[in-house]
Amino acid sequence: MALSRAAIVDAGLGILDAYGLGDLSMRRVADALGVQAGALYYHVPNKQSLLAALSDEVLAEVPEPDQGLAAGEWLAVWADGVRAALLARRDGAELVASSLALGLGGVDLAAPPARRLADAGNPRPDATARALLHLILGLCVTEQTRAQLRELGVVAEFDEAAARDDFAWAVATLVRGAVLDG
Amino acid sequence: MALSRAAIVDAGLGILDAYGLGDLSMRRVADALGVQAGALYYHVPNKQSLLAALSDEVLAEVPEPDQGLAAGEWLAVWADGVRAALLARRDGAELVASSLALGLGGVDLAAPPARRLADAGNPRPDATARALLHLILGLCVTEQTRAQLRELGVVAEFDEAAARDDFAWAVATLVRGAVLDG
DNA sequence: ACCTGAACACCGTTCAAGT
DNA sequence: ACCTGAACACCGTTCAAGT
Repeated sequence: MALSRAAIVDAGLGILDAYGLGDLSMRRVADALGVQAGALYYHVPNKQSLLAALSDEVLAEVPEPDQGLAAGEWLAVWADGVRAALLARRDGAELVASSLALGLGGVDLAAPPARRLADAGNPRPDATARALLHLILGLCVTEQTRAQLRELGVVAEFDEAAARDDFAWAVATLVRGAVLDG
Repeated sequence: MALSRAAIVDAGLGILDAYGLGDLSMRRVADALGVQAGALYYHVPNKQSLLAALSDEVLAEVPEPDQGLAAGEWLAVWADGVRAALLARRDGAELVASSLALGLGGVDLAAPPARRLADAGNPRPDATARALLHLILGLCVTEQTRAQLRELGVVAEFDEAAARDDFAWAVATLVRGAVLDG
């Protein structure tokens, strides 16, 4: 099987799940493909763009909520979908957060909620959607990091149900401030 | 002058401003102090704890707003103060965000707004304060990253006034959803 | 066109040995 | 106690050379 961008992305996802973002190196990806590290650069310009591609892969799993839902409900369901996608992969939240900060990746995660907010009459749908996005990412990064620290036995305290509850509350608070007519 | 933890933190801040977080290495800090890299480990357990100390230094500049302000106003002023502190140092936002995700650092940034929210009758002051915090950090990380990309000429578009406006709007939206009585 | 082999310029961290 | 020197086990990226 010849090397290809798709194969590299696939191998990258495998390394991510098996070793985590901190141990995802170009050399390790190359090893998994039975190839020299330099060979990757024929298909991918650099590590950052590979990470952006992996981020896009994580975000591909985010579902679009039912159009019939009221704006507030729609946003809450969307936020839960993003959270689920981020937590589904090891270090998914951190991966997506850093790619997003750099403006890389082909997926514009804020676009769907911005559209829904505009429909609901929010006066600044783009700024509001980005606010929601940062809320989601920050909470998920912290939750995922803490969950891993507990798995490693570094820290004892981590209540998954409480984290889910905090997330729902935070989203509800922002939505309450954002959606005028419900 | 003998090596000390304080001197290492100081040198770290100098490297941060001069080279940025990505180029802040233990070896570079050691070089700036005219010392071998290994010597640092007599005063600091590892790089992560040095970064946490630098993060605390950045957060020491956050002022406590006037107690007389109404809750909504107080929170907006506090958020502006955090933003100013993060943007005052190169990569300040990213530094603080990553230390906070790992639960390192001695400063509990969410405590002051949590207290103010509790006073204002918010039913979940801790969760709400953390939501505000993640909003602030996410927006500031993105803003600071984008501003640097523009300085490097990598990307043309970055409107500082618009970023400040988006920040104020995002904070106002969350505060609107969080503060019941004003 | 695509990949290897080897190099360049780095990392964080450890540790025997010196003072 | 505190620091040096040197090592260990890595990095991302480039590039002449091969096929």
